[in-house]
Amino acid sequence: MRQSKLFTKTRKEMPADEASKNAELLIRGGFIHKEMAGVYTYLPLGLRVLKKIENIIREEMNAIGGQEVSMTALQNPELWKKTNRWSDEVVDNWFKTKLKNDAELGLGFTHEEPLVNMLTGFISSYKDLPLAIYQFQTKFRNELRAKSGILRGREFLMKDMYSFHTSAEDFRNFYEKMKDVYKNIFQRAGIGHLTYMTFASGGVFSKYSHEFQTITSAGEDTIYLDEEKGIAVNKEVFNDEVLNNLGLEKDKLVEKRAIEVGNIFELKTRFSEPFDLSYTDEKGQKHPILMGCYGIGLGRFMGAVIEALADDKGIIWPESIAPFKVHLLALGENSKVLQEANKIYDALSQKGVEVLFDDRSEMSAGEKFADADLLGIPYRAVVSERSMKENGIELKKRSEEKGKIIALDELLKICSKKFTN
RNA sequence: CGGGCUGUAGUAUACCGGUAGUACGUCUGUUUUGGGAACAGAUAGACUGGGUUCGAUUCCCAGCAGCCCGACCA
Repeated sequence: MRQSKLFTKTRKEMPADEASKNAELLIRGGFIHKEMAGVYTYLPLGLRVLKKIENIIREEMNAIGGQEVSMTALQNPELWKKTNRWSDEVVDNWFKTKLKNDAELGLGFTHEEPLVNMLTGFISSYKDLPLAIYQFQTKFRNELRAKSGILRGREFLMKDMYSFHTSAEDFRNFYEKMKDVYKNIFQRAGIGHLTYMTFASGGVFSKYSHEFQTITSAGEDTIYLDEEKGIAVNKEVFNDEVLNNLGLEKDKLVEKRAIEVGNIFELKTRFSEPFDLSYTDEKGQKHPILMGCYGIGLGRFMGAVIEALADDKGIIWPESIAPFKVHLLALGENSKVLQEANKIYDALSQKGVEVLFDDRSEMSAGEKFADADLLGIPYRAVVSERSMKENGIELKKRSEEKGKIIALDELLKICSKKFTN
């Protein structure tokens, strides 16, 4: 994409109404636009990142046998009354609205009820199970306090998967596999080395739930991390009994701030029973279906990456989720430089390399460099009189200080390579 | 939801009970071009409503909005 055609512009100043690093950098870079507190529009650059994250998750969900759906945001109150989750006393973050005839509707903050209700029309035999269904869908949560940019919004895209099983053993197997799937996702997205499975409160039905916490000082949660074992305990369940249970030693744990980027937990029959979602076994006996639930907030994911990896100049995207792989800068107004840069842009594009081409005129080198640092695209390729004198292109990684002059062939080779993280 | 802070242009601010000034940004043009360039011109503002007052951006009240701390986060 030619940067001169990109309708968004970078900004030099901090937004006045944001304090968090993720929001500041995303707004300055033109990745997102703040609509109101906790509500953000995704602009072309931001959407590209979001879609990359989405695709990594989708591939992993499909790999474990998930079937993708897309459920509605509008919610029928009757379904939620069945599980006692319609009342504002029970669920305090509903957005509710009304039809013209005054009938109440909700805007979904999660989707267990409608999904389970729908499945009663499809699932009735042990032969139909196990089953895993997922979606990427906008959730609405009427947070009392939206905060930290896109880390905690009122409207956000979430991947939610629900699994359905005949037995506790089958559930357990799937659940264990899901832990690995989640680890893969964070690994592939470039924050695997900072993300730890964390034991957290399991609610009414199971001892623990598992959160995936990315270490960063901007985190909302406090966790106690055993770096050797690579697992952590959330402060909310941090006590001697739990440590004993998990075989952790108190003096080996380090206190860290972290962002919960994903969580998985057991639902047992909490939802299948009220809706009579059940299966008939080989002997003709009817049983309620066992469920699990697996969430990842995509916006929060994106924000966490920034909080964890950015430096004082701007964002540093991991290759796998960067909006573009290469940021090609043409410096100066020299027509030979522009010609050469255009040639390189075409060559990269033909190879299918995602490249943002800073072909903007009347812009100083310093401004282009500053913008490149802000946008955080993994590779910066500079074409200038200087680089042309050396018969090459200056390639520099965003994460590194120094670049080097390389030939076009080599650039094409490097940029066509699969992700390195 | 409890507590705190704040609302003057895109950003940072100034003055003032007599209708708002500066800097940066942004836009246009000219000259520049390896780490946010120079000059010229232009653009753009008192959160909303009510009260006091001859007169309110300024004082008072209410609302709204934003940020922060806490609580909450299935």
